[in-house]
Amino acid sequence: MARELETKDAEPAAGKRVRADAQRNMDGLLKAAMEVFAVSGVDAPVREIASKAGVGVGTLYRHFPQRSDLIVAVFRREIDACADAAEALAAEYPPAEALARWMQRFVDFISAKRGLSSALHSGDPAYEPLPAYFDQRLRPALENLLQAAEEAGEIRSGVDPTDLLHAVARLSGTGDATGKDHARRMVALLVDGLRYRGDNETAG
Amino acid sequence: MARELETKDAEPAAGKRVRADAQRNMDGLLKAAMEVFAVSGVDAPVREIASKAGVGVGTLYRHFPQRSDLIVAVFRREIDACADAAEALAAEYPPAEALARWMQRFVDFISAKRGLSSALHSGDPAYEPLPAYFDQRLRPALENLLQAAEEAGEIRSGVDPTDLLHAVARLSGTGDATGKDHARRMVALLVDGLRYRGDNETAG
DNA sequence: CTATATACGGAACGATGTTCCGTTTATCAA
DNA sequence: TTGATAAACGGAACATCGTTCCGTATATAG
Repeated sequence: MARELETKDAEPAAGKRVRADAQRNMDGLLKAAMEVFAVSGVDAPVREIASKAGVGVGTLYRHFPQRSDLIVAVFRREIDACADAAEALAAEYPPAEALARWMQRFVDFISAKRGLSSALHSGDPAYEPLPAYFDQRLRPALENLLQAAEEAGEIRSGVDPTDLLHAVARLSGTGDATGKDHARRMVALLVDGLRYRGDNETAG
Repeated sequence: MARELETKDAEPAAGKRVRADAQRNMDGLLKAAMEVFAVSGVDAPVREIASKAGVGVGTLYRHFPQRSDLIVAVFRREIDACADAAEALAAEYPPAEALARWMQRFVDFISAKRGLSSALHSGDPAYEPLPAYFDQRLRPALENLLQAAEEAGEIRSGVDPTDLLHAVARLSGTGDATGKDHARRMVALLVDGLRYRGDNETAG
């Protein structure tokens, strides 16, 4: 899998020829970042990543001018996989259950990447492309699930997918070990809220 | 109101006599911090607060060794007010509605303090006393509301107040201007989730 | 093999949190 | 009133971090 990452992940070849050392360093940075992110979260010091990759910080900034560029590059495959999971679940389960399951799938992903949630909502311009990519890949996936469940009459209508995506991402931002379970419970509650239809309906 | 803060807020007099300049600087720091927090959020630079108060950073650290000590001191009155609001709402509305309204009250509070939400969940040891004070004041308030609504059969049982408190705080962490509305919607959804009782109940 | 565009590395800068200690001063007792 | 002294003050100093910049090294084309 690391093999594939080295050869295919970074720019299949965009017009100009890429210098071999540049490609090598790029791959090394991705690999190092993946490892560092896994143990220290996405807020890990830049120098740590650069040194683990055996390059200077200048090289890191050359390839990833924005911190979020590195994050997106590292997690792109997983984000895409999460988006793709929506279709699979929709094919296998009734609409509302597919929705509920995908939500948990999303929780699993975000919970596993410490600091990703805060980064997503920090508002820091350095992280701008990050929400953008989430919106591009994940929002349509959720939108389809929502629409199907709405049309089946299993959940209320008028729910904004972006709203939900942000909410779940926020709930999944974790620190301690029990954070993931907490997030799962609260997201499940949110889904039940979508299903609720009472006289005193609070939201909608 | 600033008057009251100066005379009553900071340690009514604990055993030893407090030097007048110390008390004065303490009050000045609280006032400065309140203003700075309001415009720059709770992550504002320490130096900014110290200089606005006309003291050195050493003085700030002497009075508030942990950053969260300053935050708690500044917001203590508002936190207490939020906790007290629970009783008032419980007396005026049916259990579940009192619960829903208090949740929104809590959203208003957290949304107004930029960065407070992240600080609460950062896991940073420097912020440790902050969740502690929230737990001490707000959790019992919510616990009462939940219990009343449970006993009235208006919501499901078995919901952990701490879970909910954390969840709402997370949802209320905002950056942009529309953040508060988003939080209100999502929290309302969460409350509806508490009310939902279906065959496919997801959480509980 | 040489020229040159490209990439590299890390020193340097500015911002920040935190500590430390020489200096100042409020308080109290004589 | 006046000195002694414990307490508090202030800000320099240190460590860490993100980010920029530019002299140096080198991969590649011809």
